[in-house]
Amino acid sequence: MNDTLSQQLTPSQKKAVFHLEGPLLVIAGPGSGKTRVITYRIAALIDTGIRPFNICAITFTNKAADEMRQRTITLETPAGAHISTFHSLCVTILRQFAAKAGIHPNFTIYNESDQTRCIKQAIKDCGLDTTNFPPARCLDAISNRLKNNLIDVDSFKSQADDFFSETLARIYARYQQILSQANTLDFDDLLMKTAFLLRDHPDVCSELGNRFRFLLIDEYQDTNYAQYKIAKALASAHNNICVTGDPDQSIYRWRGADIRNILAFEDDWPDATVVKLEENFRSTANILETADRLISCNLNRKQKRLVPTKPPGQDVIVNAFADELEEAQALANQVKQLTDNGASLNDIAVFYRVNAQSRAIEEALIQNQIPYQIVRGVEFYNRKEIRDMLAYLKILVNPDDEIALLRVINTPARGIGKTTVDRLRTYASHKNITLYEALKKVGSIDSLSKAPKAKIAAFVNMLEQFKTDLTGQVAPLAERLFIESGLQQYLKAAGEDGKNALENVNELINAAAQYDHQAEKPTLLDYLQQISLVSDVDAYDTSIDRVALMTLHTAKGLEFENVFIVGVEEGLLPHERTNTDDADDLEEERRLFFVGITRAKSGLYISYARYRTIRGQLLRTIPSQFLFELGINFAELTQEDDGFSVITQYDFNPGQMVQHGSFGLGTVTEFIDMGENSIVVVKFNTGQTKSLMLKYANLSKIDNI
DNA sequence: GCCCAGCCGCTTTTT
DNA sequence: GCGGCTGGGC
Repeated sequence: MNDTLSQQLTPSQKKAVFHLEGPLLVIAGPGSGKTRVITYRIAALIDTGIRPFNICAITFTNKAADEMRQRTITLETPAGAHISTFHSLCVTILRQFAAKAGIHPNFTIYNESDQTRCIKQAIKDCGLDTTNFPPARCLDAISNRLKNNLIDVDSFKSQADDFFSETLARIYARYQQILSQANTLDFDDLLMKTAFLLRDHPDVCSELGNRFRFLLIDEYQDTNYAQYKIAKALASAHNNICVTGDPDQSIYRWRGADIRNILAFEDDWPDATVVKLEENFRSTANILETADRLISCNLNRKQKRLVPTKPPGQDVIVNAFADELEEAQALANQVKQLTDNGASLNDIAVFYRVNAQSRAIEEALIQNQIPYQIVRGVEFYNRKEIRDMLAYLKILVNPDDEIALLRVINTPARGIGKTTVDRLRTYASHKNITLYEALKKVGSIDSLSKAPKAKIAAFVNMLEQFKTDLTGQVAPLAERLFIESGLQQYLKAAGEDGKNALENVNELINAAAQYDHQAEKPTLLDYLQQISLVSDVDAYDTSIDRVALMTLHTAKGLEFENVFIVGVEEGLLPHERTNTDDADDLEEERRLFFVGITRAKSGLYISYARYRTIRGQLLRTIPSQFLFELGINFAELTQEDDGFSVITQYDFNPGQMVQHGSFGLGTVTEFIDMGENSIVVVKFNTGQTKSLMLKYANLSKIDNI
């Protein structure tokens, strides 16, 4: 790397970049130039003569991987390093060593809705009821408690010692059996099977260890046990493992991520070098101080500084609104004001805790003719018509995929009804063959009469003619299949709904054409794999100027000039499903807020609504406890011209702590509930006692609803 | 075998 | 408020 480049680095960044051999932990606060460090480090490694082929960088999303690849190209670094997500890396490894991993190399990948179908089937097959064994709960247990912790069916069976565990073990066993018969892996299998492959086959482990002589892992705070074991196995031969992350940005505990992986890195690798990047090049000092006050409320945390390099900038705004409609409208107004002052829409983002919150924002933006995008890549692939198309394509590469087959065997309706399918399945299980094989042998199934036999034969023939060449381009294949399966005709006949669906499938075919264009060697299997592993943020597209709407989780890793965080209320942030008695759960919600705040470069607008419609019901809300931890004055929308003070909360109990804009912290001594004109008496820490009248903006208007 | 109505259950975040 | 599933009618 030339000197000009390395001059762009701070001393601690340099230390991380030029630490070449041996374990390295980079604790990188938000906006501290972490991506720069990783890409420069790759360049520095290659500079010393290490072949790109021997470098493996693992990111959290495909988008991050693409970006990193792009940035190494900008640095004129020779290409060839493996840069991908954990899951993509695992797919590559598993296809290469399929036999040793005990799977077929042409496996396909099940997403969450496929998983749900399978688990329901498994529960049913075990003779159990989904009311007693809710699919979502079972899946969560199998995924996060078992698979992500590398507990396979046999070991769980041997340790199950109560009724629930024993039953769960049966469901787990059946679930895995369904998947393996369909020649499919779910997300967790990708990690688990890879971890087992490396554990049980030292030859594979050392081959891969020698190939990937330098391992870099980003967002290490959000790795789970399986990922941790994979990383450890790959690096065990050479100890050249560099991990980067920020414990304060760990937000995936619910998905099995274990923050201890990063906290205990130095125990795992005793000779590890630790570099802390604390300077923040992104946000104004005001934003950083707000973020710092908030995150300091997490007690289970290593102290870390956020050092601003920018001036204070404008104040962080906290707004209270009557309801989510007013909140959305005010947001739209503020967006207009920002663009009037020269901001572009791509500089503006809106974050929320749950996807359902996007709706009110969307409506306000539409009303005000403000272009926007909802950053939610996976949603597209969950549409019915898209899933139908993908099911057809999946069958071509993996005819064993029974879920895909059952999905389209009668879609569009072609006279192969439930009874016929049941008979086919019975036949298949008697003969111990797959459903697709049964379809091929339809002539010899006695339980079927002539008409269904002919329909099945026609269906199989239609599919078989596509299977001759699957190594070419995907888009032409998809288009032909769309037509010949009858799906296009079906959608064309379906009126207004079908029109939309038709557009979506065309978009899918366009995307496939783009894939064909970009891929070195396009294949259907590879295409399907890419689609299976998309994340929400992968769909984030800045080519058109528009406001970005996304969840706080999706926002991780991004940055915007202006950020709106809406719905900062108890029940949403922290979310109602967080166990507030569990400090770790609550602290993760706080970190999520922290992640959102630290995305903002200069403008930060935090808001909550006093009333919110949730699942069709208008509910009074309570401002989030986190708001009181920001240490900033609340901007109420009520006029304060009558001399009374305002506190942003509704109901008080004696002894409760409050934060007041002018008087600071205090303790409630009395609460006089008089509806709209309630009074709270507070003894402030300054020593003075005040009677404060509570004012609720537009309360009468709302109560009339 | 197909279609539709109505009911039920769920409803946080996502690779 | 929504979408998936079931059961009944054609």
